[in-house]
This record gives sequence, structure tokens and C-alpha cells, in this order.
Amino acid sequence: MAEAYNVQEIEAAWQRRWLDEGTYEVDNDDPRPPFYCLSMYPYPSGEAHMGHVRNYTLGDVVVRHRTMHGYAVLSPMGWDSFGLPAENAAIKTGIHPREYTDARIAELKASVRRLGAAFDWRREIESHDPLYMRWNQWLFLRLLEAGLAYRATAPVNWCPGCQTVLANEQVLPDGTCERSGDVVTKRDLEQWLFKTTDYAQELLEDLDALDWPERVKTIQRNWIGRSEGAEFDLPVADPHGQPRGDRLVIRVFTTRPDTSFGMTYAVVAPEHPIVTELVTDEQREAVDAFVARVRSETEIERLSTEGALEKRGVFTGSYAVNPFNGRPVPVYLADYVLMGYGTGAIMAVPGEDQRDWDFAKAYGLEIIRTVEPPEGWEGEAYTGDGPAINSEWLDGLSKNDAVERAMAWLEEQGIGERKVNFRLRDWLVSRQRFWGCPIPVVYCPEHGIVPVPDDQLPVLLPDDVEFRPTGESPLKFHTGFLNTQCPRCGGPATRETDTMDGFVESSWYFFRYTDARNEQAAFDSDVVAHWLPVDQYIGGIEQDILHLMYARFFTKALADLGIGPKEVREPFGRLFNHGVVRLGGRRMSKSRGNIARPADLFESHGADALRLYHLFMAPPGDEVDWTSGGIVGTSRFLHRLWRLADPASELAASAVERTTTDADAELERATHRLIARVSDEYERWSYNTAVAAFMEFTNGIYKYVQGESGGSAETLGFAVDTLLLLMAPMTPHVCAELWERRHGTHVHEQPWPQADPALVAEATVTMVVQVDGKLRDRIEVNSSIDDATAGELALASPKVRAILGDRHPAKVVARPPRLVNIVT
RNA sequence: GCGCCCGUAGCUUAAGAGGACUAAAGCUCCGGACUUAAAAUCCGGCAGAUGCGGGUUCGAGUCCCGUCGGGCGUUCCA
Repeated sequence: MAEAYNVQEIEAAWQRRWLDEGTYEVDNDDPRPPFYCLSMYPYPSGEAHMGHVRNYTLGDVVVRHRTMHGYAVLSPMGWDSFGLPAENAAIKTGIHPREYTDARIAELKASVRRLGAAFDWRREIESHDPLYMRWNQWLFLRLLEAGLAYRATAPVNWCPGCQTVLANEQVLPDGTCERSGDVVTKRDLEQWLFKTTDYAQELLEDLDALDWPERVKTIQRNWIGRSEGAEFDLPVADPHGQPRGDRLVIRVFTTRPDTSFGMTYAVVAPEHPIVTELVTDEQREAVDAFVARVRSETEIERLSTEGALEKRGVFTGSYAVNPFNGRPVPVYLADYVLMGYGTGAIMAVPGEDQRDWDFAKAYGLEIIRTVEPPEGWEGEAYTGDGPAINSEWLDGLSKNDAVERAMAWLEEQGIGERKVNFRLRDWLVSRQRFWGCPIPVVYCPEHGIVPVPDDQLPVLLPDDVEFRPTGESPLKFHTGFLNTQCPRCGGPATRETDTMDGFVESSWYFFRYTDARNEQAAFDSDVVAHWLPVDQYIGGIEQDILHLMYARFFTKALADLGIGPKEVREPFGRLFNHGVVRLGGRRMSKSRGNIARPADLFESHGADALRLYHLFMAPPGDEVDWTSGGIVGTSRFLHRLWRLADPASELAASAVERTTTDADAELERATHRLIARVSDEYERWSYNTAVAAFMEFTNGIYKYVQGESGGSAETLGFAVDTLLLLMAPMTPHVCAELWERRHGTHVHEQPWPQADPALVAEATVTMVVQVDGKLRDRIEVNSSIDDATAGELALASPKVRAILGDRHPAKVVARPPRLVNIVT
């Protein structure tokens, strides 16, 4: 008697077996070739949502698929467990963030396990684990020693809602906090930073060799923002061009030194320290008012192009000499020039820069074109190529030549030099929060900043803390934490109360996974070298600027510091971005009962059906609007599979031993075609089409079995076994169960099936013969037929002859073996 | 504003380097079987001049141009 497909029972049993048998535990000395498959470790938010399901399903498909190809697949999992939600919960409820976090981890871990994803849990990492914190702090100290971590006062992005400083990347383009949505303001604070800018050039260059989506590489390139140009000095002068006695100069950066003759004014950023020296007595009041206003503005207001241009700048009263022609030009302050980029000052060339053009128009400043615009040019500033004009010794030169000449001239004169600028800034890692990894330094009145000695690590977060409704970090008021001794002199000292940005922990967790239980070191460099770079990294695109850039920086820095293997300079060889699972749209609603809770669907249809539905509903890279409706389709399909493959089922029992028929041969060929097709689709991440192929193939098997001659045990067995093998990475439980019932072995330990090329290619095919594009005949031909033979056969066809009559073919288009078109 | 991507049944996706066959699959919907009935399941069916207009070609969902609609990225970085 056939057993029912008991989804819950089967899935629970196999999940237990995979854990108990350590099926996906992989040792570092495994003799099989290594393959590191990594899914981004999640922030533990509690119960899994559909985004998690999608991410970890994709990762699991890769893990099981590569395993069946004979690799030792490293598939670790862990938790990015520091972060604001836990702290916010603590502020609200008084529960310690550790307690809160541990509970959320337990929930998410349970749902990830319920999904049936194969992980080596021996390597599990939690960011807030004291052992992980210890090595995280240890790495911080190495960066500090190397000068890659430093402290500086800087105007920083301050989020009033989160009560903390944000990295530039955490501020949205509209000037609000990516977390809380509050408007971000500027504040001057002492902060810890990492010198990511030291690696700007390498971070840019090494992108080329990475097998990443072009889109992501472009985002990274833009973020690094390399631009080549020149820096030079403008002597500050009186209105007549007489340089000041103090030889004050304004250093400017430009990418267009070729346009220098068109400079009609200069602009200095309002925050520039030189401002106080530039401003004249008559202008002081206006300048002070302007600077005060800019400083009080939010990023939104400042970056807005809405404001009246007339109010966005002010004349300083000073002049600067254009070194190219000795002309004095007025010096302005304007909010469109930023202190953080280049030198914080520019030469303004309205003829070739639209921002300068707009400003010049608003302030009645002169505009001199120095590049001849094309005929009929009706635009304003012209930034394209063209012969130089109004530029003395540059006249007539093309843009590139003129740039080159101007830079050479600056260098000859000794007033400037070539300069490469990056948009990338150093990484601000200080956070004024409690629930993060403490920065392991103390402040001693005698010795200043003193690192905590390695043997005193980790600096742990205290348990007995009170969270204030203001959101301020309790560390600032916790005397037990705060008061310590200077490691150098033993005198009283205070601890740093800032904690690290969570991106620090996520910048090396993939190193730690390879050697997760090491107590003597952050990791063993040789072990890291065995596994890294990650062969396949999987995650959402929302992390692509921040996390990927920082992880790349860390990898390079660790290599240079001799901590990581020196040949591993990039962490992630291949990257795949799955699309976001949206929960928007009317279709999702609680009242309709179709809210996307994976737990409900595990319960109603099982993990395999949910996984298969995720894989089927869209290409993995596409965004999807989640609807639960379709899961019944994949669930139904798995039941169909069960009835076909369970050896005790009626269908399987109906197969007989008999001599082979045409139907058998056809199914066998279809099976080989399926192997060829699906194998390729796995490589291309075209899982949705692979699922469609499984469905079509299964429909074909049903037709075959129910056909006249019934099913041959041998042919049917081969077809079904193949189907189970090919589906095993996607729906591991049901395939494992069916395979075991059929063969008593583990499906995931079987080698991947190989297609027989001779059977994939059909021996004979139906060639279509058209006359003037209309179908007139079909001829069975050998699949290797050549052009001439195909044409002859077509012309010889009686049907074609009848149609042609006495007309003569003007042209015979032969596309063997599929088609011949006779054109009259 | 600039750049990139996408418009195929009611919905979500397919259609190997342009080629005919009924442009596939699942969901939805309809019918039948089973059932006291329903659900589930099984069997079957409806459904599409591939956004619109032009072009290239013997032949276009596939290539080119235009247009409309939708999406994503970027936008003071000198």
C-alpha cells in the first residue's frame, strides 16, 4: 500500500538526520577541492521573513549542487548580532540587549533550520560573542598600530533620532538617516576613523578582476570617485592684483586646468579655515551671516537646488590672482563648494561648468568661453571637447592636449602639480551606542590614548546597565566600566565609551568562519588561504556599497599587516545579488490571511514547496512582489512527484519489464535533454526555468506511463531517478526521502548526472519546408544534414513541386537541419 | 536632466547565435471524476495578432529607429 507523502514528518526527520550525521560539516583538511559558499550573515530580527527564505534557499541550492559535483563546500552561518533594534528594545522595555538578541537569534535560527538549509553549525559566529569581540578588538588594535585607525575631530553626520554619528553611507541622498528617517545634521566631534582612503586606488583597480554584477562594480567605482586633475595656488591679492604681504594663497583643485584662462572668480567653501583671513572688514558682517546660515542648514537644505542662488554665496572682499594670466578675480564663498572634497576651494570657470555658470549669472560675474562650442550650440556651459579659445598659448588645442599642456606648465612654474582626488572618505567607525563592540582604548591624563593590552581583551559590555529614554549610551554613566587604570602607568584612566560600527564585525566574519573556534588567534592564515576568496557570495544589493567596500578594505589591510594571507587581497570572487522580496501591494493583507509568514507556509505546505515556489516564481535576481497563492502549485507538483517516485505507489508499480519501444527511446532522450538543460540552468542561476523544465518533464512522464504501452520499469526508473537527482538541491527533503526509498542511499551523496551528448542531439529531426514562408512539407532528415542536401531534398518534395508549378525558385534559404525556405 | 533595464494569456515567469509546428509552465477561472457534500486530489479545458508605429530580413517576441508606459541607478565631488 502506498504511503502518503507526509510532508511534516519527512522534513523533520531529514533535518534531524542532516544535523545528527553532520552531513554538511566540512573539515579544513577535507581532501575534496574546496568551495566556499557564503550567504551574508543576517541581523537576527527574530522569525524569518521571505527575504531570508529567498536568500538561504539560493545559498542552499548552491551548497548542495556543488557538493554533488564533488566539492568540499564550506557553508557557514552566523549572526550580525550587534545593532540598534536590540538597544531600542532595551530603552523601551529595559530588557538587556544581550538577552533580547539571544532570543531573536534562537527564533531566526529555528526558522532557518526549518527551511532545511545545510550549514556547518560548528562554525557558527555571533558578533556579540565575547570570543568574537576579543578578536575584533585585537584587529582594531593592529589597525591602530599600523596607523590605519586614528582619531580626529571632524564635522560628522549626527542623527538626532539615533543619538549617534552616522557614516556618510548611512545618510540617504535626501539627507535623512537610513535607519530612523530623521534629518541628519552636522556636528564637530572627536571620532575614530579607519584609513580606507589609503586603499582607494587599489579598491578601484581590483574591481576589474571580480566576477560581480557590473551594476555593483559601477556603484563601487562611483563611490570611490577617482578623478585626475591639478592642484595649484592662487595668490590672494588686492583688487588691482597686488599680492598681499603675507603671501596668503588659496589652493584649488581642478580637473580642467585647460580652462584656467576662463576663470572669472574663485570660490572657497564656507567652512574653509582660510575664510577668516580672506574676509575684509566691509564684508565681515555679510560673510558671518552667510557662514552661520550654512552651518545651521541641514544637508537637505544645503544640497537642495531649490534655494535662490542669490542667497547661496557671498563675496569675501578679497581677490585672487589667476596665475595663468595675472588677472585678479573676486573670491566668493558658496555653499556649492564642499570642504570635504579636493582642497575645499575652486577656480570658477562659468564657460565650461554649469554650476559656475549659474552662479556667475546670479551674481553678475563675467563669463569667458575657453572652449569653442560646436556650431549651433545653444546651451549654457559647454563641457565637451573642442578647440581652446581665449587662452593665449593654449588656443587651438583640443581638450586633452590643452589639459596636458596646462598641467605641464603648472609644474614648470612650480605653482602646482598633478593630483588624483577620490570621493571616497575615511571610514568613521565610532558609534555613541551601547550595543556594539567597545573600542579597546583608555584615556590616561598622563599618556593620552593608550591601547588596552592584548592579554586584557576583550573589553566587555557591562550587564548592570540602565538605559535612558534619551537614547544616550549607558556606558557614559557606568562608573564600573568607565573607570580603569592606565595600562602604561597604572594611574586612573577612563575607557573609551564609543563602540564600533557594526560593519567592522562584518568586515572579517568570513575569515573567522574558516577557523571559528580558534582561541589563540583571530584565524589561522593558512586555513584562510585554503578557503578564501569566497567562491560564491550571496546577498541583497542593499549591502553593496557599505559592507562590500569595508570588507574589501579589511581584506587588503589584513594582507598588508601580515595577519591574513598576503595573496588574498579580495574577499569575494563571485557575487550574486538576489532581488528584494517586496511585501507591498494590496495583495498582501492580514484580513485576507495571505500575509507572508514563512512559519505558516512551512506548516501548510512544507519547506520544499516553499523553496521550490521561491525558485520558480521569478529569476533569482529579480525583485518580486510576494504572493502566497502560487505555493499550492509547487506543492501539488511535489505530490505528483511523490506518486511517480514512491516505489510503493500505483504508478511506479504499473511499470513492467518489457522490450523497449519508441516511447521508451523518446523518454530516454528527453531525460538526457533534461540533464543537459538543467545542468546549464544551474550554472546560470536560471532556477525558475529549471523548475519549469521539471514540471514539463514530469507531465511527460505521466503521459508516457499512461500511454498505450505503459511504462517500462527500466526507462521509467532512469527518468525518475534523474529527476530526483536534478531536483535534490532545490527540494532536498522530498528527494532525499524518495531516493532512500528507492535505493537506500543518500541522494545528496550521488554524483551529478551526466548527459550523453549522442542522446541529447536527436538522430533525426523534422525539417520544415516552406515556400515563401508558408509551411508546405515536413521531411524527416538526419540531424547532420548539410545545406545542399537539405535544399535538394526540399526541392524534390512532391508537395513543394505541386505548389511551385512552373515557377522557378529565386532563392533557396537552407538552415539545416530545421528549415528550408524556398523563395520565388 | 543623464545613464541602464523592462513591456509576452487576468497574474508571475519561459521561449539555446532571428526560423516552422498549438509561443510553453504554474497560479487564477471553467468543466469532469471522486465525495452525502465540500476541501484536497486526479483528468481535461478556456485564454495571447508578444505596449504602439516604422524599418532591416526569405523569415522578427528576438535586431535597428521612433513613441508610449513602468522600474532602477545617479545628480552640486570642481
